[in-house]
Amino acid sequence: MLTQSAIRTGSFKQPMASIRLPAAATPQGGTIEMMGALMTFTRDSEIYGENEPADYLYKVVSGAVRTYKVLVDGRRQIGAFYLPGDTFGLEVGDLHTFSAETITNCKIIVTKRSAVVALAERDNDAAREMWSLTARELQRVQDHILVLIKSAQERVASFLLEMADRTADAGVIELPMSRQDIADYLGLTIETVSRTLTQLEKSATIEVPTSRRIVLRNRSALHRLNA
Amino acid sequence: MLTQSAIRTGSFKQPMASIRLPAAATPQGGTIEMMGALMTFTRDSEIYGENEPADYLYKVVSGAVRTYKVLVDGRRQIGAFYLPGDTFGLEVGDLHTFSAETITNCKIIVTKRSAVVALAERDNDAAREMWSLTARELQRVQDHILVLIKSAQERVASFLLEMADRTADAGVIELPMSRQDIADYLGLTIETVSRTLTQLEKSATIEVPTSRRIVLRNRSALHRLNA
DNA sequence: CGACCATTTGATATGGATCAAGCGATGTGG
DNA sequence: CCACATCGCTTGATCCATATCAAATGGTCG
Repeated sequence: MLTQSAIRTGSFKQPMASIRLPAAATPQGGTIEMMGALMTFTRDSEIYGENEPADYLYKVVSGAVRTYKVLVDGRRQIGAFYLPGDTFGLEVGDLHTFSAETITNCKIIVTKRSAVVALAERDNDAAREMWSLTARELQRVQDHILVLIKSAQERVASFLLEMADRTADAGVIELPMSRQDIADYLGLTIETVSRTLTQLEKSATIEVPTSRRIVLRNRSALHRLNA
Repeated sequence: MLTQSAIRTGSFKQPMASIRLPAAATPQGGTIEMMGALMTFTRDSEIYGENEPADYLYKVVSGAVRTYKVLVDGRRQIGAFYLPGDTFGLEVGDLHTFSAETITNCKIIVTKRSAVVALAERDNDAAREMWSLTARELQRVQDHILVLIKSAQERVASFLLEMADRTADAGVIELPMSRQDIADYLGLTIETVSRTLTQLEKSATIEVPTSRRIVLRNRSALHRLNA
């Protein structure tokens, strides 16, 4: 059961990223990011690696991020995609369990974990926020398990609905990630992802005007597939 | 991609369970269970259902428990097995995301969640314990994802190693759960689980003296499979 | 001893992986 | 500005792992 995943994919580590400003720049949002700095990352650059100390928290301002693990045999499993507004990098232990890299150019608010933890000890809101972030993460992972036991059609349908829910521009999804990323997220090959999409297009469930843009034509059909 | 899972399986809800004693009965262990009551459950009885309020925490004293979801199409996914010493039922939200039922007759310490939360607000140890339980849970789920993208051989090998690590009686595993349970945990069919086990037996990696007892003969071979 | 249920084993079907080629968009150098 | 190389994606042909269907075996409990 070898996938071509990481073999075909390139991960490019380049020092990148410039600090911008001590960000009270973004007005609304939780207390956590208040203490952070806005950083810029170029696409495909590593944010942190698996097993590195988890000293920072990250909140996506713009762009998209993937977390992943590469298994010994070269397969890559993507754990999650993070989009604007999403926070990632909060670990329950002291080390990152996944690696993280940008999919596109990104602006990300980076906050020292120690500062957040310290704040949480005094401030109930911050503590609640950390708890809720962990909750969301656990929920996401549990849902992911349910996706991984389904058929290819169901997995792709789940993925499309998930992306639609999160970006929600009236049924038009702009995908920041490649087919390979989607495949590694869903535990499929790019060929299967591609074929499934054309299949859905032929059944008038979606339209694929360009490979990175998908229009949902029949959401209920997707939900039905989603089983 | 229909599995026979829940169709073949019976879930029996019977009111069951008798309260035993306000348990300081078990001396060692975290602060949490100190406040609990020891309850007895017969095998295959429901402890709680999906979407029910998560008002209690549970710690297995003896026996084994499974948590699961039944999908709309009847497939059942087992989320985890809990063995003596394991705590379950701690949710990040207010509702249980899985159902829980006993696999065998069980003794379980049941603790009111509100009491635990209240304690955690005053006592750092209790708070740390809750956090660590959540951490372990997240870790478990993430590992499970990695298992589900592997081949049947790899999944079964992972499962055996996991069980060996947790019960650890010198390479002899006593399985409390049926093949169907294992299949639904690993996202396989009972036939595939069974065939894989006989395959491992033929390659002298394991012995299967009875269907519920498995002897590890060659752990490193399993680790190699585990990829 | 006989019925029942769990497990194993066998035969076949099939969904998705693999191998391979074609296609379209994007970018680069001449 | 165009020709060509490159890269990501799609499409096609074939293969294989696992599901499905079916039957045999074995262990348990009345």
